[in-house]
Amino acid sequence: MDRPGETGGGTGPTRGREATRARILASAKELFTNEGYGSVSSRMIASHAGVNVALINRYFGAKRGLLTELLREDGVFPGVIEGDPATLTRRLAEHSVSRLHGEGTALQRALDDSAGDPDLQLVYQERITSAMIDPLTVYLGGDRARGHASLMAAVMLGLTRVRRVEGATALRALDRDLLRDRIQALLELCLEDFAEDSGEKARPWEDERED
Amino acid sequence: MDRPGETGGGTGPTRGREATRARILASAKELFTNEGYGSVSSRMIASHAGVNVALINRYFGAKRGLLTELLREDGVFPGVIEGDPATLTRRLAEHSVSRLHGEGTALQRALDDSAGDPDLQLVYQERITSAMIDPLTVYLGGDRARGHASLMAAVMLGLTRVRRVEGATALRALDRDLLRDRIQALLELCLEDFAEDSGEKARPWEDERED
DNA sequence: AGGTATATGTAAACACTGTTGACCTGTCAA
DNA sequence: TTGACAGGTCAACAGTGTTTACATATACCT
Repeated sequence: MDRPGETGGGTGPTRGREATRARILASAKELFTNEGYGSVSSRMIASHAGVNVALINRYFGAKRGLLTELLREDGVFPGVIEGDPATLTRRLAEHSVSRLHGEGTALQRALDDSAGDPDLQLVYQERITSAMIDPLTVYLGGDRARGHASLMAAVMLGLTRVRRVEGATALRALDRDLLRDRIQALLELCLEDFAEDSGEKARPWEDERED
Repeated sequence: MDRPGETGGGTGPTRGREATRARILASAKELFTNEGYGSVSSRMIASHAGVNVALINRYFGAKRGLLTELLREDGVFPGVIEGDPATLTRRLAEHSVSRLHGEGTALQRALDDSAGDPDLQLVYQERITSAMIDPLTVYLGGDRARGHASLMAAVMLGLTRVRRVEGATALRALDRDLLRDRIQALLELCLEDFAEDSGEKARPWEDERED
């Protein structure tokens, strides 16, 4: 049942280690996906993995640790921000719409749904700034870049939030392409520089968009 | 300490009734305001009100009941949607900005901050649709009204969410009036009809706006 | 080989949470 | 006086995430 010495590390005695860790992680992923984060307790995960509860905290610090670990491999915005800046807003809009329609990883969907949990809150907070606002800020550059990035983040976060609030049935009822174009327009409006005391544009590229 | 027969109702035996109810509510309000919803337990409220824990559930059904009761008097969008439709987006934008800057009731601020809690989730869900999306839908009227309303809700909800995620320091750093105008522009873009197969505008009014 | 340090796993408790059911107790009407 | 009953109390229930003290198996070293 237990495969001793699996680590191959060398010095330490091992009864499961990486295997156990993986088993816990897999169970957490499956349960979170099917039941949502808040509805799954540490003990459920442990028992599903055939493992003692305390091991979760031993290996992941806390239940929250499982989440961060799972989100590390199953990124929030996989390769959406990276890429040609000229088509950034389009990619983000497309991403939003697809999320709105419940596409994406099953785990992503499940976590979107149970995003109310304080633990998710905490982890998302870290991820949203580091995976969205920060890169966006860098892309845009300049003094008020972070302001523009925050506005964009607001629009995108709002869309996922309205999905939880009312299922976004009204939004899904709209023509998908038109909705995407509208969201793109919103995002571009977020980017437009605040005139007044800074003449230059916030988007140094500006190739051939404007549909 | 206890004033019997305070209700003035007449018939029923009372040792506190309305008085006790009010005391609990007041304690809840104070504690929620200072500590946030999730950090305050039923027992804390009870002990602060000098009352037994069970009374909370007797009078309010559950902890969530306290919330709904408090939100009934301290509305989410007090008189923002009602009013001249021609200036609706401006009012909403102004409201958003003021919330962004942490204005509004202390309770509102506190609840905005602890909006992660599943209980808040549930109550907010009901309130957002009934106090924002539904009225907006009625205002706009027409087939895709609910879609437009949802988009607007998304923008506004996103703004409060980004406030929790990164404190919205970047947004608060922007010129307040310019930000308000930008948000107003975003909201109006949400309202613009999806052309293609419906020629008429989504906003039958359209007086003399445009800054 | 034997001994021992140490990594791994376990059982039980801790300190909470929201909520509920059985029980008093004071006040009124008959 | 005797009920009826609203108002209040107490202790328990069934959970939660987390931690502490303990047992066990492994791998290296002598």
